[in-house]
Amino acid sequence: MLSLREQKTQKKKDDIVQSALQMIAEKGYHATTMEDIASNLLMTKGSVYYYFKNKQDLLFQSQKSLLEQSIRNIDDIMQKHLTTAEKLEETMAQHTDYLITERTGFGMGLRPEQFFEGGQLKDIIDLRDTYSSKIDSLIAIGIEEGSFHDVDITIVRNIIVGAMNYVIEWYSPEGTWSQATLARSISSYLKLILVKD
Amino acid sequence: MLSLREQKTQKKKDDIVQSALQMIAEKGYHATTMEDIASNLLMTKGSVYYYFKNKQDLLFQSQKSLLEQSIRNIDDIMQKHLTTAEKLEETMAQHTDYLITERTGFGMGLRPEQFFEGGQLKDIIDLRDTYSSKIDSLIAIGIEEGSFHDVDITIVRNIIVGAMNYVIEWYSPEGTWSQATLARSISSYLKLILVKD
Amino acid sequence: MLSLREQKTQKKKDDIVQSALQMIAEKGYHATTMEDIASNLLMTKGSVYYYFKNKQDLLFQSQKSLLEQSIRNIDDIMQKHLTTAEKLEETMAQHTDYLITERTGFGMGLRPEQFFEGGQLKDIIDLRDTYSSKIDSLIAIGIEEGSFHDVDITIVRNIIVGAMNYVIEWYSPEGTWSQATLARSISSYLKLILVKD
Amino acid sequence: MLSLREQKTQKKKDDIVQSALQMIAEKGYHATTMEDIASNLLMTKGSVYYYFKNKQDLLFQSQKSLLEQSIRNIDDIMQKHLTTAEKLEETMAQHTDYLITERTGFGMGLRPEQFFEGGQLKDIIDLRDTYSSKIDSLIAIGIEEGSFHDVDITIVRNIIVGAMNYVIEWYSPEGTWSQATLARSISSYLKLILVKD
DNA sequence: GATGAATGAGGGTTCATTCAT
DNA sequence: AATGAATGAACCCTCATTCAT
Repeated sequence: MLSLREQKTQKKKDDIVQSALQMIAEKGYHATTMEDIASNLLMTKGSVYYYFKNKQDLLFQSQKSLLEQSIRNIDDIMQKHLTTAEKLEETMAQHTDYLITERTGFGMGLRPEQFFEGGQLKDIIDLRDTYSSKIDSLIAIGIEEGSFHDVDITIVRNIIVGAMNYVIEWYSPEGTWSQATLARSISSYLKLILVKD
Repeated sequence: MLSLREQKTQKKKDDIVQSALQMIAEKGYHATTMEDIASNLLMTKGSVYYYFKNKQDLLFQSQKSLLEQSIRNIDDIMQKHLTTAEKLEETMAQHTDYLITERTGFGMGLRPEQFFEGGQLKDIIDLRDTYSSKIDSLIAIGIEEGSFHDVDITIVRNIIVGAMNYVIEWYSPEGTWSQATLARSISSYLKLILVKD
Repeated sequence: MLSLREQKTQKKKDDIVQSALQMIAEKGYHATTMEDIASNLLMTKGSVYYYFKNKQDLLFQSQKSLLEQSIRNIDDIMQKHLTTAEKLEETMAQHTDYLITERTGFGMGLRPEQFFEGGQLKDIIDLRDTYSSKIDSLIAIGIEEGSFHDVDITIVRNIIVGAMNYVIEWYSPEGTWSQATLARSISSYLKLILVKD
Repeated sequence: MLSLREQKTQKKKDDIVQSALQMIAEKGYHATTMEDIASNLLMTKGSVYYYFKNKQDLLFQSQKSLLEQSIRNIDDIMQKHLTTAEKLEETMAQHTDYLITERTGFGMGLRPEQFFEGGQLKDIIDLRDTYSSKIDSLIAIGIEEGSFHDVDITIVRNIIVGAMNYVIEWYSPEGTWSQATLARSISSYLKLILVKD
């Protein structure tokens, strides 16, 4: 149980992570300066260094936070009483929805080797793999049950992830579809690759 | 008809564009320095500026070249005597193959607003739109013929483009599949969204 | 009323402006590097950019500061109880003295169109005009009083300004005259163009 | 007597010198590139290097040419049958006229130490001194004759030179005065410093 | 905890200069 | 004689990072 001070510190860290995620989504990692991240929160960049060792560290925490949230999302869905096909659809819809809301495609869309190395790279890749394997096992179950076609799991999973991540490149709030409708729509099309009638 | 000297100049420009595309695919735009691009071709930074006004201009030319090639590719396919479904599959396979070969997902994968403005942005968006509309019309024909399901064209096109672009994030030459097999495989799965049995 | 910190900041800015003025007077604008200006004050280049947006901005502030000081000088003289001829002589002497002390002929001696554009150019030209018109009105008063010859004001003013600005090109501290004597001497000769016996 | 080829070479050199003078007058020395000077003559910068060792050399030749012309001008005037006062006025008018026509204040207006060193500096200073001493001796003769006031020659000469050089800073072809009228006007005012009624 | 200030490494860009053709 | 091409040094500027207060 955290003390009040620790809670405040944690809150501040979360805010900075959110700010970083947001700016990076808008401008890209290298074009985002510590100044951008800080002034977005009305603080000075000096302060950010009180909470994070350096920009790299902040990037790492942000990325990690994003992946962990995605994993929690999928875990929640797995708990529900749904058919495998429904679980898959729900997973895709939620992921899409999450990306649009956070307006960050940073999560899975970029090659971690470009940004991380050593232990950090390993951690990120592990989290990605954890996430991927949860989707994979969903697909595997569907195949085993006979409700899914007998596809190559890796390829199909990457098709799904690619299509979902791409949504932030073209979705516009001013467009035809609401966020939820779009998320639903995309996942229903992707389902066609897998699910038998 | 170009003189010998003009041909050499053109060749050099093309080389630099290729080098830029390659480095940007590997490290991202901002992390790629003019020095990187030049030394990759055993030239000096200064020489690159003989051929391109600045980094922005080089980026623009690179992007443009990539999109124009993609458009030529799809135009070629349209000429062939194939069913609509076959044309679509061919388009997808070729695009995937092209991305893997060039090792650049830069083509359609990034938001042009992050990198371009003014006339350049307009040019790039126009080229993207041209490319998109060619896929769209392929889908529209399929629907009209009755060989494709009656889908929302924009959404399905973006699913397809997203899935294809994502391939360079995860494809590894050392992996299970050959480049051609993979391209074929992805497009055959994506086809399921559209094509009736 | 400025806080202590603000005062320090202002002092630093003033120091940098002085340093810039001095280096530019010695070497010319283009030959003066930000490094020169900074190391002259035992700071690093980077620090200068904390106080000024860029070299152009620093140049502009410097020029402005110089002109504003000149205008203040002439205003002070106008307040004094002197004859018009004495005021003119005092103005010329003070201007000459100021130029020699600051060792910068940059003030009025260069064409602003070479260095400024847009709003900056307008500001500088306005300040120049303000300064010029103050000399002009001094001459006009003398003419009206009948103590000055009926000359073309613009031409005579430019002769005076030109002669005064030129002094920094040839004055040498090691020479025959003291700074004050020279300033006095030049202005007494120039007076001959205007003042009746 | 020069061969045809040598004449052509000399002509080309003169053209380049003129071009350099013109560009430098417009933009200043450092802001003028070899490219500017060359393209102004529809040649490439490589060619300029065929005629001049380097930019410094070109600057030196240009400056020298300007000063030599000024000296020739004053020598011509000395030959004429005119009073000393008329010779002085003619000298001033011609110098002013020359500066406006060539649109270069570079001649005497800048400190040679900023641009030259060693033998070049010595040559330029010698030429300047030659020019100055010719004006000085004109003034000295006037004083001796009794037609000029007994002034400090150096100071008055510098006043005159300063006022004349400054004209290119403010003269505008679109203005009230024609070039010749202005030259005449300035010199008649300056005469007042020296000439007795 | 926060911040104003300073720093230095690194990257984009310009341009005088050289050289092969 | 002329030029296209290449080079590298120098310069402006940005920004992650540090630190005293």
